[in-house]
Amino acid sequence: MITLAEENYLKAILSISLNEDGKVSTNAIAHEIGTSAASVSDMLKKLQDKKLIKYEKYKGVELSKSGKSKAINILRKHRLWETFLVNKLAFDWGEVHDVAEQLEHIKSEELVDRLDAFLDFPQFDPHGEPIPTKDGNIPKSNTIPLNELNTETKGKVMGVTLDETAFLDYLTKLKISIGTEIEVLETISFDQSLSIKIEQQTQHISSDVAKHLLIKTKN
Amino acid sequence: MITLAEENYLKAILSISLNEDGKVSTNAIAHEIGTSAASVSDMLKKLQDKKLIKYEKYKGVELSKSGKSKAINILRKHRLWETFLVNKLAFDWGEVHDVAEQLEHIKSEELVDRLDAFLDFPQFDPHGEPIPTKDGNIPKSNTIPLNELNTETKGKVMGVTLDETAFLDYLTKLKISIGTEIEVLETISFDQSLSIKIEQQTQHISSDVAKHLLIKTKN
DNA sequence: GTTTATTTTTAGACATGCCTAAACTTTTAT
DNA sequence: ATAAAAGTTTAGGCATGTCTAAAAATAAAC
Repeated sequence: MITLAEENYLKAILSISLNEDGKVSTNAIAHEIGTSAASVSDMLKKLQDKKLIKYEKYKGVELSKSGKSKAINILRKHRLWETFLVNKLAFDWGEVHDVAEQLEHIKSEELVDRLDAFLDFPQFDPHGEPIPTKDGNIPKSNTIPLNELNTETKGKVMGVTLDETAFLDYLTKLKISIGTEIEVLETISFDQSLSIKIEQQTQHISSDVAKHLLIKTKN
Repeated sequence: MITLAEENYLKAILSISLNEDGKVSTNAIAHEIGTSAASVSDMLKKLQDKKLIKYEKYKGVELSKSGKSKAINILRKHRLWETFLVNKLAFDWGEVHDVAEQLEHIKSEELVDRLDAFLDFPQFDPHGEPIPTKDGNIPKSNTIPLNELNTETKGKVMGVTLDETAFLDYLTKLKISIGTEIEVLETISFDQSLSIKIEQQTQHISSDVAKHLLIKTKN
């Protein structure tokens, strides 16, 4: 049996792996989970014993085959529940993360399958993030982060890569949501911040915001 | 903050109180939860400290106002989720209990309200059991257990008072579900078992089964 | 190539929630 | 009314998952 805490560690390790290459460090996990490095060290030993990760002391960690499969399944559940909350219960996209963090730990394969069907097998969640399939495949979308878009180029927002209320509320304030057309007017070399045009309006955003916006260009 | 284990104790105490009068005994709780009396004693002290129960050593326990309100809310969530699983995800009524036991602990008042609305504010769950309202009211249905129905009287099954897969599967085998018409033909005085007629067919059931079937008579 | 800084691990503690065994209350039976 | 039975609580332990402080290993700096 896998515990709730263990599931959260696997999810954190997967989440870090998806954003950067190589092995995952103890500190990175501690930061992601919001706990101490010492606690992470303890837990890594337990996950190692259960063969959910490949771990060498001081050398970092990566998910084993079974660990990765479990982590992806949690991600799948998280994104399916977020889709349910937004599409069926009319929650706003910024309100659903915390509840989905609870729902993702409900144990019932049958439930997930039926939920998936009930939602018409969605490929992307309300934030545009890909929902892993039952067999563990994560759909790719040919998008690039907004900060990599060339100046004077237009594109459409296909998704965000950060699921935090503060961030999503800020986007709403900027009138940015899935489907919004954005044109990059200028990149400020000093801090990589961007001038952008949304619905005839010029806005200015930091590179931190831009890198979490996934854009699809016209062609 | 109330823990998962505490919620389960409150729920167990409520469940026992609804079936019998007076204070609830340690043993009854231990039996309901499937743990030792010693563990129950430990937990009762903690619930007492949090003012969720009224407890005197060796004298039994009852829920405090706030404890009862929390317990009823858990029951409400359990029954709303069961309704969701059956009505929206097409689960069979015997399959939903274990999943609902997990879902009932999800913390979000907003979620419960929206789920309630999504289900069109149901008054009874798929087993015919009343769903407490948001303000803690438990709807009454004027029904009686089948074992209290007079011989040669007809009635309709309005609900069951036991939510266990084995029991519900047995009912399905007997062709008993919500709405089924039943006539009591004979009560065997030896063991209180019943001869009943369902859809022209004569069946024989134990008093244990009969007492968990809620019946509404014609008048 | 040492020394310093950073990262990671170990050691020892603590809270929660469970256990068994033993002690203590209350109830039942004679 | 007292002994036996049943029910309940305490005592001591254990696993999980967290913490802080200190030690050990690795990486960075000079």
